[in-house]
Amino acid sequence: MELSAKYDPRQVEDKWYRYWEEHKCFHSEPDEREPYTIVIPPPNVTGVLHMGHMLNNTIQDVLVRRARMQGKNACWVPGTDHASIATESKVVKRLAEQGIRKRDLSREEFLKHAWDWTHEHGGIILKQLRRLGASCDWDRTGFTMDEVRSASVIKVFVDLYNKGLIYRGLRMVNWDPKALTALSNEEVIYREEASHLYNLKYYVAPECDCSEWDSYPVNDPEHAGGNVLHRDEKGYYAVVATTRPETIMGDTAMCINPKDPKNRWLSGKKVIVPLVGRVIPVIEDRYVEIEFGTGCLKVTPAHDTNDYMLGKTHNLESIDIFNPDATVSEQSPLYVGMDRFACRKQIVKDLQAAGLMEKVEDYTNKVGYSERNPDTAIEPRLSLQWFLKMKHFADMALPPVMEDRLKFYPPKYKATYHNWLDGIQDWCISRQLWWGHRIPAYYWNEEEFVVAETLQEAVELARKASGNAALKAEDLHQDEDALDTWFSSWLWPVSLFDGLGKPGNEEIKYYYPTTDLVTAPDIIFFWVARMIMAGYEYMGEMPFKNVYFTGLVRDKLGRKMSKSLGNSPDALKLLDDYGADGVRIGMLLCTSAGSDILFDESQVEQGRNFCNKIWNSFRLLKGWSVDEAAPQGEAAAAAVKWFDAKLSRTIATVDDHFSKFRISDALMTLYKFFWDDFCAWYLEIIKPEYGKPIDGATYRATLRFFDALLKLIHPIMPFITEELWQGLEERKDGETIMLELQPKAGEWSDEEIERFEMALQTASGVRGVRQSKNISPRETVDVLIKGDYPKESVCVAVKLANLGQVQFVDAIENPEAGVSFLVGRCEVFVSLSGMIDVASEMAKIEAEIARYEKFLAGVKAKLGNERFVANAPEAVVAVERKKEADAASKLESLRASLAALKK
RNA sequence: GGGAGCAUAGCUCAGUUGGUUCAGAGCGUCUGCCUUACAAGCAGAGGGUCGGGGGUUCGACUCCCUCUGCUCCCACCA
Repeated sequence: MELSAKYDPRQVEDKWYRYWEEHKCFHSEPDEREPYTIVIPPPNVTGVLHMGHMLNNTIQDVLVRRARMQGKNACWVPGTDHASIATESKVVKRLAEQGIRKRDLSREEFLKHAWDWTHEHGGIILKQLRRLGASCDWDRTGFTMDEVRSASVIKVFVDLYNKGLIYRGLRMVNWDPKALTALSNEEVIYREEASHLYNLKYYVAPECDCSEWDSYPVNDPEHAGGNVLHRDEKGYYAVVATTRPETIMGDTAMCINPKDPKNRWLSGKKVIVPLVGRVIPVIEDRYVEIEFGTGCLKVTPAHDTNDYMLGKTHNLESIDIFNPDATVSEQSPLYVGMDRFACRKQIVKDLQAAGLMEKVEDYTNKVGYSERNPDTAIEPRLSLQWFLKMKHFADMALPPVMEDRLKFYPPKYKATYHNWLDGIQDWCISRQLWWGHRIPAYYWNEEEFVVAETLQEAVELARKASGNAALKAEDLHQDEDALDTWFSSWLWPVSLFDGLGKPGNEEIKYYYPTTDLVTAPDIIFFWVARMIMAGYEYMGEMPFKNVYFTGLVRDKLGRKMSKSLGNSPDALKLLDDYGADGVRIGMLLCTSAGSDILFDESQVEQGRNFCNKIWNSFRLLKGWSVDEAAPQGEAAAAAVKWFDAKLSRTIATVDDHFSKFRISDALMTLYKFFWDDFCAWYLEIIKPEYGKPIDGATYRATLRFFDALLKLIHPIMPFITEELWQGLEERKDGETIMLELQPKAGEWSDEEIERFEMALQTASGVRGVRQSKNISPRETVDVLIKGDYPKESVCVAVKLANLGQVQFVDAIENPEAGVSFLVGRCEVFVSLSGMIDVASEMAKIEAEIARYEKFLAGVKAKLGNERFVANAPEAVVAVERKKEADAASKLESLRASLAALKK
């Protein structure tokens, strides 16, 4: 095979991905092996791959590939989400571009457009995941609105309704006036906004007598028993602060705190809504903050959640002055048909013109926006919706997480989870949308309905419920609303294996509970918590054993990646430019669970460079000719032994990292092992002289190492490892590294590894001396070594550092004739025959001595401390004694060198 | 207002039950190299009193308190 000097991913990636797919390498069927299952967090069906997906799916693929290579039956189930609101608004937008309005279409017509859109754009993201190397079982691809998943959703709705957990009711909900639908609390995001606090005058109604206050000055609590009076030529008035003056048309009361001395005088009075002229009562409730504004609150029960509560408590009328699209409704006496924000501008002008605005202050408040429609401010709105009672679910879902039976990585999210479940409110599951699962409730009049999986069942139930035996299907009308998208997603780990349609089927029994879930913490409430709930409700068992939370991908300045900032790299371009393996490394390099990753293209570059390094090491060993008859050199034999031990130790380290989901640590361990230990040391040691063959024993050992390295790295970098593994020796069709087993750690001795590595340190030290003394690497240098040095591996240092004579001595006779450095407890002396500057050498040694003296003093002080010796564990004391001995011996040798130099 | 978390080399981060052979890694920087696998490379070097202060302890980057700065989540002050 012809090998270029650089790795070219384009020659490799498609080829092997197709190979894997053709040989069904990703497919899983239940068998006797231990299952390893991941269900993908389904991306929006019409979405495109972004950095978040790349991070998330790279991690999943690493875990899946590794499990597969550990002999488990790995199954990664892909799929997409119908994303009700997001998709519907995209479709509405596209239709609008074609001049079609949604309201002019029937439900069926609209759904046809939506399906067209889905078929057109759907699955693009799944294709893009293939570019990343994702080893999903594509035969199992699910969609939240396909037949099985839809049937599951409907079945669950009916079941929960029959259990009394789903109810329909008139509630204040979060309303999206653009998408014209209700949203759950979780779908509303609050943003701080620079706004104004308008102080409006609400005059006391003429029928109320305020004359008792006439003799007191205004704005002066000293003279009116704490009351703060407002009075002008038109009479007495209250000052009400509001950020939303346009809602005054819906005011049905003004509220003061009964304990508020400033406003006592308003108790029992009535006031007039400015401009509107409506007379409303002054009510009293402790809800009102005395210190906020003037302590007077306008109450608009139809347009504010708190006002709604007040309205209920005080039996107030509720006037809904907005249409669903947030234009002013016929209910309002003024501004009918105007948009809410236009209305605000106008009413402010009008209030000012009428002298009803006392003042306008700058104010920062929080405004809710739709998560999916971020430009649209949410309007609290009273409407008839469907809700799921959550307490039952929260009670089930909390303990397994808190007791670590279902583990969160990192565990800090347990607290978040706990918090949310503690204060959980009922889940508004109905949406006034068409794209989604239609609520299976069937009405025979405005009020009365039955809930059933099919129309036929509904007819039967309705006959009984209505007492009308002649009721026919045509007499029933299905609820117009669709279900919240998350009401289908929460079933995902169950519904993907059809655990609801065919309870107890072989697949659900085998694959459930799934093993790991990899997702972002921002959907812990939306999705993770609810899957746990549904899992326990329908399977009696957790849906996954571990949840790994990734962080958000941010740019290198720490900003969130967003379209408007334009700081998000094009995922596909990155794949084109750097190759999938390079990108995967780039994503993984600085990923620790739960913390955000600051992405910078240089990381991907590093990944690409690593590919190149691997590639070139392969070129090197494929370029060798082998002489089976040649004896194995001493250095090569030692290197092989060392590398074998180091390989075992590395495998154990990597296993440990993975067991704790420390993926970037695992990656870094392998990166350094490959780059430093394998390439920089091992290959340099065994490398034959140019043009000469390598001996058979070393060559075979090296192939074995390379094979192990490729396998270890494969889960992280699937493409290049497959390409090289295939080139390592003849392979049969269908053979693939991805179905090989991971190498296992054997026995090793840390002590042996360390002794061998003294030779490496020796080589480094000599190279350092060469550099500082300007001695060419081609020129041999002689060394003297003092101390307990591993003589068997000194040949390694000889080769790596181009040493001439090596002598083991008891003392360095002429220290002025060279430079020495320490390797462990040994002194290595490089003979330089007078090439050195005695003074600077002495200074160096003196610095070393000072360092060790300080160190030794610390250790001695510790050992001299009776309380330490008495209290510290024996092992710790022993370590200290060893340190003492080591330092003392080093000092001794340093002082000897110094003394010799002084001569 | 409540809760969680973070502050360690220029940058991004490790540091698991407190023990100065753990003050580390990667990247970047500097110096020298086109050495016959790789300049997307090789070799070598410098760099931090672990945010400030106090405490517990024989001993703290590691535990406690406090201050400062930052991040995130939750919550009905209009």
